[in-house]
Amino acid sequence: MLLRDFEDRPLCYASGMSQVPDHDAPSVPSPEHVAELLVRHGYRSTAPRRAVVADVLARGRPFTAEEVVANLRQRVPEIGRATVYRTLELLASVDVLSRVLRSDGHPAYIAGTPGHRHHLVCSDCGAAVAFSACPVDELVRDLSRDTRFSIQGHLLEVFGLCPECQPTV
Amino acid sequence: MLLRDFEDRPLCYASGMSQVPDHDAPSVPSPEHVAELLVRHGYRSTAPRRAVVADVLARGRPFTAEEVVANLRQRVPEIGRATVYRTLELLASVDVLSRVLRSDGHPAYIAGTPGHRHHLVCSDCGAAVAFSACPVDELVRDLSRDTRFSIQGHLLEVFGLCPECQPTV
DNA sequence: TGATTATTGACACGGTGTCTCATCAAGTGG
DNA sequence: CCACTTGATGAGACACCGTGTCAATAATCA
Ligand SMILES: [Mn+2]
Ligand SMILES: [Mn+2]
Ligand SMILES: [Zn+2]
Ligand SMILES: [Zn+2]
Repeated sequence: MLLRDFEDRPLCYASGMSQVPDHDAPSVPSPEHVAELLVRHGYRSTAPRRAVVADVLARGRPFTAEEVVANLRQRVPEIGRATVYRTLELLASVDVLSRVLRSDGHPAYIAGTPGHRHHLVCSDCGAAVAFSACPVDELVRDLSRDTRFSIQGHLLEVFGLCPECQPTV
Repeated sequence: MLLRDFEDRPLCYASGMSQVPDHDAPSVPSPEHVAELLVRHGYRSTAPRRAVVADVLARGRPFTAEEVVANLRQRVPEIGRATVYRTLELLASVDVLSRVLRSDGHPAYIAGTPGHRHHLVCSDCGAAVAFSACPVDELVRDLSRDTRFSIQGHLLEVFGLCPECQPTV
């Protein structure tokens, strides 16, 4: 599929700087905007891709590829599983989706959190809150000095129980 | 297998406090010590488990379960795949192994880094350095205040190229 | 030693991500 | 508006991984 320089990145990889303030609006782009974005990147705007985009932008919490497949097949039974997987990776590569890890270790996607973000993910219902305050950057300085590694990126997820999922005391 | 209160933890989960100084010696325990540790935890010391322990303690970098299976089967062809998987989880539950994520997202184990640690993992050769300076704890305070999540733990891995794997400039 | 019971290993199973390849359609230029 | 080119699709097979089952086995202990 020609996913330029994206395949070999680690899952949930975050690199580069960003000092965006926290708690911004979800800022989910419109389907039309995403379609245009794909074209701008040299990809084609196809019916299956538009179907995936429409499905994905409507979601407010992390979802797996298989969930998208199952949901899409109710409306578009002939859509291919591989196409969904490919499109999700494509959307991640253009920053429409970002990859997160669920607390069980299974990978998932979440819409609308571009840039250098991390996620606080509910271990129970999967709800996620993005945050941009990343405490790793200064650690990286010390690590590269002490270990002589050249540091490429990092993976940070925080797990907990969202207010709705906490047992009532 | 009765892995008490361990199964449902997220992979590469780290919780609890620790202010151990960095750069300590690997402190890999001896096979005998591990055997005794298992007994002390109420598990049996069996031949397959001792074989896994011997294999695992000799390794200086992260390894996957399948790598252990393949390597062990050269000497002990009859060892079961499930037994290796079970023993690795068992060893992780008693802190002889810790789980790390490789930069490709695949889970692996590494010996001899008990307590609250994270790892700097080489994207190329897989070599890992543990560090205990965890910058997440103070972030967690702000997150739980702002989001009302009750935070359970976090996952942090740093990726880079170790000195040997860096392209010569 | 014999009873008890955790552990083993063979096997099958489900889920997941990848790959191939023939077919199709989006985009382009005439 | 119509080919043509080439990326994209979807069917299917496949490999890999982790798990569950269960009868057989072996570790522990009275
Ligand atoms: Mn970060
Ligand atoms: Mn930590
Ligand atoms: Zn929740
Ligand atoms: Zn290396």
